[in-house]
Amino acid sequence: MDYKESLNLPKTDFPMKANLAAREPVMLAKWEEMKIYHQIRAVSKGREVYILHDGPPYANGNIHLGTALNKIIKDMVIKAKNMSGYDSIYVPGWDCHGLPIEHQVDKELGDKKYEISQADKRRFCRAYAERFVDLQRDQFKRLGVFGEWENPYLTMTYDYEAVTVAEFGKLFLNGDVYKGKKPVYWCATCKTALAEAEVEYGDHTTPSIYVKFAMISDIAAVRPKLAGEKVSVVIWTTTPWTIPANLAIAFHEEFLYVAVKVEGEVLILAKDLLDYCLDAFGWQGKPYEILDEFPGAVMEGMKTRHPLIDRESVLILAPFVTLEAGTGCVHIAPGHGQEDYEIGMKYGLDNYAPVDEDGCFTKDVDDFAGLFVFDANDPVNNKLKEVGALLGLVNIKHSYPHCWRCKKPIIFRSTEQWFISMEKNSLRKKALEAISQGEWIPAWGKDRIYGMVENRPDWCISRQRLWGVPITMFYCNDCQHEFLTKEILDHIVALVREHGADIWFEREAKDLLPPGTVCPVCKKGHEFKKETNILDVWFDSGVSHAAVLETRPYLHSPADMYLEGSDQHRGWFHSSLLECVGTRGRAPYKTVLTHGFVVDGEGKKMSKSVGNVIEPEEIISEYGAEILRLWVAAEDYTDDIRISKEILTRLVEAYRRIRNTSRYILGNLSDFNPDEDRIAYEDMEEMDRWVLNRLQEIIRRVREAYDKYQFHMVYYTLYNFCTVDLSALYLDVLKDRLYTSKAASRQRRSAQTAMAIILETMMRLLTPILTFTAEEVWNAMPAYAGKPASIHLTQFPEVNPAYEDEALGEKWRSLIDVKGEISRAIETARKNKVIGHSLDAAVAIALPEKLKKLVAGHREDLRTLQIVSQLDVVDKGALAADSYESKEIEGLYVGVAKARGQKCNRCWIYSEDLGKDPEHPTICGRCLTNLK
RNA sequence: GGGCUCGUAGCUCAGGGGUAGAGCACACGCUUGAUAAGCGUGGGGUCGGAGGUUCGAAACCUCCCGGGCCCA
Repeated sequence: MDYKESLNLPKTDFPMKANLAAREPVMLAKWEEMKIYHQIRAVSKGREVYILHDGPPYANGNIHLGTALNKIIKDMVIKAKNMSGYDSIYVPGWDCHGLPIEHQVDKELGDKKYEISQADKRRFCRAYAERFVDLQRDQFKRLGVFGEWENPYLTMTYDYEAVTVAEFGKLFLNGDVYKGKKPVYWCATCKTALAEAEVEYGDHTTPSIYVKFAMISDIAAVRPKLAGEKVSVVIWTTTPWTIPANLAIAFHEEFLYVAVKVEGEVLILAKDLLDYCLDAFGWQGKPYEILDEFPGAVMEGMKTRHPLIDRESVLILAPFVTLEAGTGCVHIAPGHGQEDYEIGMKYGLDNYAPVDEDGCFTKDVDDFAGLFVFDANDPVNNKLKEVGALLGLVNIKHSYPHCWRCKKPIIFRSTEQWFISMEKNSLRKKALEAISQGEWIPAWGKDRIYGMVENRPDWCISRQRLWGVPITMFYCNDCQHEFLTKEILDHIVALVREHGADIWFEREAKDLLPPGTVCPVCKKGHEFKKETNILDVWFDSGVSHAAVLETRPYLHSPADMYLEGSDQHRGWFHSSLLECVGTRGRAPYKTVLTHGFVVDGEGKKMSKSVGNVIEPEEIISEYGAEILRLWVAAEDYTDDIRISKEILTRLVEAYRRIRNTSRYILGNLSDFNPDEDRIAYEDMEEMDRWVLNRLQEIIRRVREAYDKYQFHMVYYTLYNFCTVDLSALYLDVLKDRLYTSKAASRQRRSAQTAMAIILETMMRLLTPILTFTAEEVWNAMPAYAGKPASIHLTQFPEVNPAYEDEALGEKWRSLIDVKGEISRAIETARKNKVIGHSLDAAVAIALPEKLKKLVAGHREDLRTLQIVSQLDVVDKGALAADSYESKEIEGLYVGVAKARGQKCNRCWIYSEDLGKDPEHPTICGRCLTNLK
């Protein structure tokens, strides 16, 4: 007779196969329809508000794994905060201005770009950005990220642009902003400044020259050995035309320099480069004498004479001096090089660049005025030769920047730019204080940004571009002075709020100023020009705290958290901090959390050329967004985050385990009505109380992990609970009770009560991670009075003190340890073909003294735990000589034999009371009772 | 080249001056009631390398190698 029908086997429609790629969009549509994000906000109303302020991704291209990672981490934080009792709000944003979009639009326009107006081009840029906002929005939503997607913030909306203008004005009126000079890439052919991205490197041949600068200072005062000598410092450069702009010579503080006497004249250069230089001068074989040797540090502050111009060139120290080529004494022209400029700032040198926008020397340079700089190399060299300052010359080919448009070599040229001063109003000092006061996760983020702010130069906020927010500054045609007043600012801000920043490009200066404006500087000018530069896009996003957090009444500033990749220590964390400290005297955030970068399976960065790039789309269409979310959760994001086929395979398997365990519990709850069938804790089986105690430990650990944003701890804790405690132990052991007891028996209801609690607890704790699956399980779980329509409308479970029983936990821990040892013995018996299934076995154990009392009270529990038919406690002497001796538990011996009696045809347990009922000759007494 | 940072089993992660851990993967078994499932047992690591401090180092220090981000 087949007794299978008499068993309570699991029954469920919940599919084993997730089919996530197909099922997720259905779930998303349902959430969209029920307006899940707004329902969450509604149930959260009145709770403490938590703001994770979104750092705006750039509205260009598809999302990649890095952006997906960032959005998923944010979503987990927001969902976890919500379920931890906050009203957690998410307003996504996009960064819409800037060069990359302008470039793309130029490309799409082709030759038409030269014909259309500035205003029209800006319209194209706007449309382009809108297109990608829409695209990326869909891609982000597909990840299961909840937020105010229908009302995001865009840095190009009129109200946002108005705030950007207002914030710039605030800084200017505070005196933080000044106009200064800075070398930029300059194309003399196109007569324009170029951005980093517009520069291409290619080979270029130039003369490389060695030039003498005679000492003015009395070097003998510090190096007595050089008394009475005629001493010169030798520099090397590959851009002779910058010699007229030379203002200094840089030494390295620690390198050793020599004073070498050749033909009655003393030259100073780096010791390690001496032979190399003598060759370069064509002096092979000439006799020389080293008079002195000293570190570069001793030269600081001394002066030399410029060989061509009646001017001093001061000796300074710079860390970027190398011994790879040249003389170890570096020609410094602060107006023509980035490093030169920065070190020049440090030494208070003038930012001298006597070159006009056509690339020709100004009349400031007597001998070469009007000459195009690249045509000036030879004249400069000839002149140097004439005055006897040229020691060597050779043409060399080297990598040099070229204009992306006209392909001609470009120059560095100092031009007028707008800056935010780090010092004028102590911005640096205040920013450093704000950094110290913030919370940085991981903690080293603080050191990182601190070091950057400590050393950074003034913030150059001007760009010679079109697609952005204008620097709203006016110039008086009479006195040439720039000006901006509070009244004018308010007027402009109002115009921008109404018409967008486009208005700056559409109207003349006079139509942008309040009627009747007179120059506030000279008090008489009434004709004006407007500034043509726009703001650095980092300024745009840097004001989001003002444009978003302070303008939407349901948000607040400072934000509770900013959360971005660790590159943003120099990016958005940095610009937002400076802007906010400059205008409000504090940081725009309380906590800054950073994550690492996505790298491949070998830990290498992803790049198109290497071909190791994985797109989020590939993973979503093959495995589903849920697997991507699980990946984010499983990895420790404070470091780099690896992804590979193997990692994904492991995650898919882990997902299946969680899903299948859930499915199994659902199957066993098919006839369970929580409202009616629930068993009181006191009436529950001891093992069920044990698992509830264990569950409380899990809740505690998981919630602590969420509080620390350690999602991988959440994941591992729950996953291990799922496999180790549930699947391999609790659920396996439970089978006999669930299947063979009477359906409505206390014993079975007890197990079902525990399982229902476990499943709901696990799913709630997993909701921020497995956003889709938790909901799917939730829908399949037995209904009860007051069950919310979505798991996302619930809170995390609290640790329930009524379920905690530490003593019980310890007792069962010991029993489980014993089980582990018995299993080893059973395995040996299985190998020896004594048994197959564990229920075939009868186990006899001899115990150490300390376990005797415990096992005596739980002999049947231990048999159940072991899933064997018989378990007897005996004296060691009663066991066979070759019985298993435990190494883990001293004094524990295990004997395994074939179980006594016959196998019950229903419960499969061997016993000696089969056949009591002639109608059921093949089943045991217990089953007989349960059948009736 | 500089600043910050990471390196524990094939993979993902714990641990943290006192006998190297988990899960998965792998191997070998079991399994008519979770079956494109479930269970058991087992093998596997000079904790990136080399020095040093210490009675004792995977952990603390120094250097080196490799990776990442940001600068130059």
